[in-house]
This record gives sequence, structure tokens and C-alpha cells, in this order.
Amino acid sequence: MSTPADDRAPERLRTTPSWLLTRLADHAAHLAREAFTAAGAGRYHYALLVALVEGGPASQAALGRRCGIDRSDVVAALNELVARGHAERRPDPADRRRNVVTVTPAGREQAERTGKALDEVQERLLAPLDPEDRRRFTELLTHLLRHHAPGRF
Amino acid sequence: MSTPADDRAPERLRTTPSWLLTRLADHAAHLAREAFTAAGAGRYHYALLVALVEGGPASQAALGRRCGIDRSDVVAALNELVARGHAERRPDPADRRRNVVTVTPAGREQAERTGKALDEVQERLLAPLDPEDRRRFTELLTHLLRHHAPGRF
DNA sequence: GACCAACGTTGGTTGCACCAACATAGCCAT
DNA sequence: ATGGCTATGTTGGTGCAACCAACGTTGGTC
Repeated sequence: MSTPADDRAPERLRTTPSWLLTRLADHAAHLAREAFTAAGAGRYHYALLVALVEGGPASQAALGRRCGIDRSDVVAALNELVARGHAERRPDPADRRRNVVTVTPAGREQAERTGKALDEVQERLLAPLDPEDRRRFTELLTHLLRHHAPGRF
Repeated sequence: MSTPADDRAPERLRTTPSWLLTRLADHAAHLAREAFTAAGAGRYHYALLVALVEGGPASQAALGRRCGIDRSDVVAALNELVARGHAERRPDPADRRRNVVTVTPAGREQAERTGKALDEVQERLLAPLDPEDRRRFTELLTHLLRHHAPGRF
């Protein structure tokens, strides 16, 4: 038979930060994906759009570096963005190795819409935390990331 | 040309907790996988072993619930554990739907060894945090998880 | 005895991260 | 200037973790 406590995770796992982290991130990703797929996109698409809106036109390699996405994955996501009319890709006249990628108005709109949906996700994710703890949590995450990926954060 | 700041993530992403969380978890998973593969195992294998060591013999379904692993994935991981002599699986005489899974001495040893390697990973992961912040970080993660998966934590 | 729920198992799908290789094009030293 | 190194976009493929659907078997329940 299965008591409710049957579902309880082993102490050894419950006290391992990396395990908690992975578990929570999985849950967060699940929430975020709801928002993304509702907007007809994926994480990559949103990241790329945001990078373009914020930093202006850029090459695919630069976009990949900024968002932490592999060059090859940028290609695929960008293909879909272009197909949906959210971005444009044309060769860079100044450096014929590169493409210049730009956001379209529709892309900006999409980024903003998805951003709002994502804000609601944050709200749901951090629901049990008071403002002070939310700030601390974000701060700790940033601190850790800055240590492990210096220059990127 | 590409300045160093070229690699910097967009502000909109850097201030989104779920994004930071996913990013950091990815890094943590990377570190953890080093430790796991060095021990010749995967995350699932370790979780299952720990659950067995801590909670004693159990059915596959119960193990899956405790570790947050799908029934079908438990089967695969368990096959490998059995093949390596780290666990044993035999039909439950009391309920012929179930299997009773037990750890072998080799399995306990493996769990302990992997656990030590995983401890070093935590050390590396939380390196930039002082003890107080480490405690707070773990506490926040636990708090959030308890909210989103009540009963499991 | 009939129905529904749980179990183990098979097989397949998805998203994300990553790597190798290639052709083209720019850069820089000698 | 030329030769060698690096960057870029692209293709194709790998691995892992999470998940879902279906099936046959078995237990429990009404």
C-alpha cells in the first residue's frame, strides 16, 4: 500500500543543492513552456527576440553568445523566427561571412507579449516568497552565475 | 568586431528568475554529470540507490514517486543497476504486480562513493557563497519546492 | 463476478544542449 | 602578397532528461 509519505524524496537528495536546483528549474521550465507554447514559441525564440530588441541588429554568432545558445541552434530558431515574420536575416555588406539579423515590428510585439506572459510565470514561481526573499533569491542566483560564467552576467 | 561585452546576456533575461534558474541548473547539472559519469552512473541511478539505501526495499513505482522519476524511466535505470550488481529485482510474493527492489552491498558502496563526489560538486557550485548564504539559498530552494510540490519535500 | 486502479514494461516523442565538419571569408604576420 | 589562423553560417548528428500512450497482468472493491 502507499501512504502519502510514500512520495517523499530521500533526505540525501532533499539536502543536495544541485538536486533541488535541477528539480526547481525543471518546474520553472515547465511553467515557462506553458507561456511560450501559448505564444507559439520556444525559449530560444524568446531569448533571441529579446536580445535583438535590446541590443539592436546583430550577427547570429553574437546573438548566440549573448543568449548562451549554440551557433547551430541559433540557425534553427532563427529560421522559424524568419518564417513567422518576427525577424529578418540578410547578408552583412561589411563582412560577408556574417548575416545581419533584425527584429520586425511583429517580432517586437511578439517579444512584448511573451514577456508579459513570462512575468506572470515569475509571479507564480515566486508566489510563496515575500518581496525581500524574492530579491535575495534573484541576487543569489545572479551571484552564482556571475561566478561560474564571468562576463556573461 | 566583438567586444567582450558582446557576450553579455540581455538585461531582460538577466532579471528573469526562471531564466537565471534554468541557466544555473544547467551549469549545476553539467558539474554533477562529471561526477556521475566519473562514477559510471547517471542521475537516475544515484537517486534510485539513495532512495533504496535510505528507505529500504521498495517497489519500482514507489521509487519513481520518491525520486520524481517516471515509471518507464525507472525500468531502464534499474536494468542497468541490476546489470552492474548494484541492485536486485525480484517479484513481490505479497503482490504479484510488483517487484521488490533491494540494494546490494556494492550498490551501497557505489551510492556512498558517488555521494562524496557529489558533495565536492556542491562545494564547487556554492563556492562564492559564505556559509550563511549557502544556508539561505538551500532554504529558499526548499521553500519554493515545497510550495510547488507539496508532500514531496 | 464485474469494474476500476495500480504495476511493470515497451516504444516513442519532445526540448534543450552540445559537438564535428565544412566552405566561405576576414585578419595578421612575415 | 601570400599563407596560416580565426570567425561565421550551416548541416547533421548525439545525448540526456522528462514525458506520454498503450498493453497485459494483478489486486482491491462494490
